[in-house]
Amino acid sequence: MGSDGPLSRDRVLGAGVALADADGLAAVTMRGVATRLGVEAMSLYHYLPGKKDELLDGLVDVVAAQIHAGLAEREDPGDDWVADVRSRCLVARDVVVRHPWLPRLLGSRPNLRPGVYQLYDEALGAMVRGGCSYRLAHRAMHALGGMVLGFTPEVFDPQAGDDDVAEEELAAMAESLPHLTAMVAAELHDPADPTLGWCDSQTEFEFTLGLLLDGIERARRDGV
Amino acid sequence: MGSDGPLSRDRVLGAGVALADADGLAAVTMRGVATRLGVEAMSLYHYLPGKKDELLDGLVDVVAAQIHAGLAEREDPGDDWVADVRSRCLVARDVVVRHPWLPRLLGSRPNLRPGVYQLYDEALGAMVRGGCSYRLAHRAMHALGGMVLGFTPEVFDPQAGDDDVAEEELAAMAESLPHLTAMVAAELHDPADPTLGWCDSQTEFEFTLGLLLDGIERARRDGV
DNA sequence: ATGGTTGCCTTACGCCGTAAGGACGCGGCC
DNA sequence: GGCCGCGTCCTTACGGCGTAAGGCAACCAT
Repeated sequence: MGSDGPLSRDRVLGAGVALADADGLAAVTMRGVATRLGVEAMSLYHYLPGKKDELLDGLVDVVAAQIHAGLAEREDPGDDWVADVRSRCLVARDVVVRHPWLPRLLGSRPNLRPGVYQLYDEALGAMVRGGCSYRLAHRAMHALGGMVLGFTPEVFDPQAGDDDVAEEELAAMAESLPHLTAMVAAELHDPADPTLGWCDSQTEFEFTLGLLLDGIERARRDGV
Repeated sequence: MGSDGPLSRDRVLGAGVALADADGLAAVTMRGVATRLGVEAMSLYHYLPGKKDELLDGLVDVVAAQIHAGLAEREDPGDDWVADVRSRCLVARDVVVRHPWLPRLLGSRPNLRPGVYQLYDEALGAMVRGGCSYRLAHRAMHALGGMVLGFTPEVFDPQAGDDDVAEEELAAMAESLPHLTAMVAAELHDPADPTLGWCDSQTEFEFTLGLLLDGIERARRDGV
């Protein structure tokens, strides 16, 4: 197995991604990744002080970076926000298809990674620039994110616990995620509908369901 | 813990569902379920000869039965196919919300269960009766199924291996799943578009993406 | 009564994540 | 040069997991 060169965090994560691609997420074990690097399991802990969670988070980071790279290579969509968002979804899907374990991995992680937050923030920015209200963009994010990633994470879970850490995190996010923070602020200050929390997933669900059913019925009337 | 009465397959599955609801899917271990029943792990194998896979499949069956029960309680939607399919989705979602581990569980299983196939078949029947072509209904199934279950399984995976078993299974399914089998037949005989397999997930994806983006843009034009 | 069957348990094995600490080499410092 | 510290990797060990193999007591039909 590839045993040349010194170990490094990146080499460990690369081996993890390769292993997941080849043999599935279940094959990504400390011992398995280590073997692929010609090394013993415990050696990995030097580069992953956060233990296996950090390995899994690292896999998400690697894939998120691939999506960012794909987005950077797109041609300029001009000011057609629909084309922009569509191509964003297609780029993300291309990467997810190459790493089919990503949805399950994302669904099993307790937190979203910063790189994933950024993907959401950029897409949200594209919608808002295109004239979508924060409310509409919020619902669109749930609908589209759910389709691309295979599920819909609660982007801003109150997250329970670690209040001090959460404060700092939110402050740091406000800088790098301007649209998401603006959206949260806008939705929180707008008591328009009787949602349970600021993010009423039942309402989101029914919105997406309505979009799909309307579109299907329209397609039926237009003859397949 | 509930230690009265004799063990049974249903009691084991019930304990598994309760454990998953309470402590999450990761807590559903042979030892954990057994403990909840006041029994040792190996005792469960008497009622689950298929080992842990059969336990997990059983959890899916229990939830699918709950969805079927919810569907049976609906009031007659008449001949409005959109209302019918909408209420089907809402019933399924209600059950999934009560058992939030279901999407991840379904995504980790290699095969779909008969009870889940039936749910798809019934929804498909409602659409076809409503005038949808098989092609449109097929795409609608992907779009709606993905939203409700949190992901889109390949309903008719060639499934690789066990060819003899697959033959029998398909024959058995043809009886209980008339609409699904008809749809597969219709799509296979219709070489209308250059799909890779009979079920081109890229085309499905772009169809759903188009529906959502069209709907969102329409909502934007109509003012939030 | 007796022998098989049923229902549950005991033991044991090889996976897993990981806590604790040991071995080795390479740099700087006296 | 001699020494030390530290970075890098390994050994050992523990408890939890799924489960193979087999034991044992109760029951039922003969």
